This record gives sequence, structure tokens and C-alpha cells, in this order.
Amino acid sequence: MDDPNTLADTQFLLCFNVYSLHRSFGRFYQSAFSETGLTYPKVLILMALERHGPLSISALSSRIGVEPHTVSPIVKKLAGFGAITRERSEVDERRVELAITAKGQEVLDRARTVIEEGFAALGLEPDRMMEAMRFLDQAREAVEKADPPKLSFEGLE
Amino acid sequence: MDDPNTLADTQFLLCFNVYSLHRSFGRFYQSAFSETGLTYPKVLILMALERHGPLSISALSSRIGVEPHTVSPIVKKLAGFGAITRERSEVDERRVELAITAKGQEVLDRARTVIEEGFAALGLEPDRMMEAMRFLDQAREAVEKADPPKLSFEGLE
DNA sequence: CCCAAAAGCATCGTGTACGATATAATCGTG
DNA sequence: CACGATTATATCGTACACGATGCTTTTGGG
Repeated sequence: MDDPNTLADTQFLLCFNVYSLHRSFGRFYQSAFSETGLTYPKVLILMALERHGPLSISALSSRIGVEPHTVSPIVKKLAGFGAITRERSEVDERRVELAITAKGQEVLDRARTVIEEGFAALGLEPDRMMEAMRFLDQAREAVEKADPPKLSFEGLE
Repeated sequence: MDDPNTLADTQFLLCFNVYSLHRSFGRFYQSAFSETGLTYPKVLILMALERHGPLSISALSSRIGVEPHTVSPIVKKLAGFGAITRERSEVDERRVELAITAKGQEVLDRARTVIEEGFAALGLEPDRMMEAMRFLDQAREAVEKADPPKLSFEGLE
């Protein structure tokens, strides 16, 4: 897109760059995992359960930063494959407890290897990457706090 | 997530930060446009047609960086609302020509105002934002060139 | 002790993204 | 002129994301 000339244009261009890079990562993972049913969100879930498991659905969704009902169907699939266990808690029957299995650990380890090999030649400068990450995290907090006015007219549907 | 300790961890964390910010932006736009049928991709399409229109579906998809068949159903909806015109080219009947309408321009102008007001208080430092954008664009080019090895085992489905 | 409020999860509907596939139209070479 | 190759778009299926809604269970105040 064209060079921005106002702060608003710059912010909108940041948004577009994030959108573009997000989809590029998506295609990267799609290509790497195309012969399996694995996806990036599934890898995130396995990783969170590896490090912090066992977790409830709401705790897991908080860690990853998505809604619980986004996580619910995905963990059902991972459980169906045997990568995780998915059990209703006896202490609090509202909760479902999730834990990675040995098979899930193997899948995750192999996925990790593939991702690392794929990223090996990206050639991104570590210092700039760290600064970009700090900035992105601050941007996320700012965007989450933002309270935009509501556009209102006859809908597009 | 925990501090990364290798280049691979850092790259994966970059990926996660992009994923998180992308969804935060998504929620921002969802909130801003919740009373209309507008979405961020629709705004991108209107913006591209405003600046470079008229465009074919394939030209438009190239400008935005998504697949043509992603664009096809979205422009159908925008045409149904009257925000754009959608006409088969007489010169080359394979092509569909797209152009923004007066109504689409109005919708876009109002959406732009809402976005700018919503972004007004983000408080992001312009210099760091510009550097982050340059980095993200380089990262996107690198990721798009990357050729990850294929993970292969019994699928998850 | 009772009951309203809150919490946790599941389902439904919709939006966008991509891969695979199909159809129609155009191009370019022999 | 014919035909294979290529281009452009459309459809189908699947994945994930969120809002809305509903059901069940737990909590806590009166």
C-alpha cells in the first residue's frame, strides 16, 4: 500500500502488516502440516498443556487468549486423536480437565522440529525481532483497551 | 508465555505475538462495526477499490494478498449491499470488474472516521511503530520464501 | 436453607481464510 | 485453424474465530 501520511494511516498500515504476516504464518504452517490434521492453534494448545497442564478449558483459553468456545471443539479433536485427555472434573463438574498424552508429546516434539527447520533460514535480526515483539505486545494491550465508537447505518446484509 | 531462550523460541514467540495482535485488531473491528455487516476485510476491499479501482478479482486479491476465491464471496456481498459494482468484462469474459460506488465511498469514509477515533488513544510511539512495520514486512517476505519440511504421520482426523 | 447470580462448557450461526476441483474463456504455438 | 496450456472465476469442504444463547453446576448472600 501507499506510504502513510498521518498517524491514523500509520496505525492502519500496522494493522495491515499484522494481517499480512498472520496469513503468511498461516500458510507456512498449512504447508508444513498439510499431510496431518495439525494446525497452528492445535500446536499452541499442545504447547500450553505441555508447560502448564493439566488445565481447564477456561484456563487454557485464557493462556492462549481466545474464547473458551473456540478452544472447545479443537480440544475435542485433539482428544479424538489421542493427543490429549479430556475429562470432566469430579471436584467441580462444570470443568473439563485437559492434559497432554505421550502421543501428544511426540506429535508436539516432531512439530517443533519441523517448525524450527522451517524458520532456520528466515534470517531475521534477533535484536530487531525482540524489539518488534515488545512493541507488538504493547500494541496488543493498547488495542484491547481501546473502545472504538460504533459505526451505525443500514447493515450490509 | 515464558521468555524464549533460543532463536527458534524467539521466532515462535514473534509468531504468537502476531497471532494475538491480529485477533485483538479483529475484536476491535468487530466491536466498531457490530451494528453493520462491515468487517476489516470488507474495509480493505473498499479501500483498494477507492485507490486503484476499477480492479478485477485477481488484481484485487493480489493487492490485498489473499486468494482470489477468498475475495469472490466477499465482493458478492458488497455488491449486494450496493457498496460496489460487479460486472463481467466485455473485453475478457473471464474477468469480473469491480468498482466502488457513491454508497460504498460513504460507508468507507464513515468507517475510516470510526477507526481513526478508535485508534486515537492507542498511544503508540510513531518511530517504534514505523520500525515495527518495516520489520513485519521483512518478516512476511522471509516467511513467504521459507520452505518448511513436511510433518508426516497418521493424521489427526 | 433458599435462591439468584455467577461460572463453565456446549451448540448454533456467521465471517473469513485456504486447498482442491470444476467450468468457461483466452492465448499461443504448430 | 485446432488444440493444449493458461488464466479467471466459482463452488465445495474444512479450519478457526467470535457473538449469542442455552444448560448445568457452584457460589454466596439474605
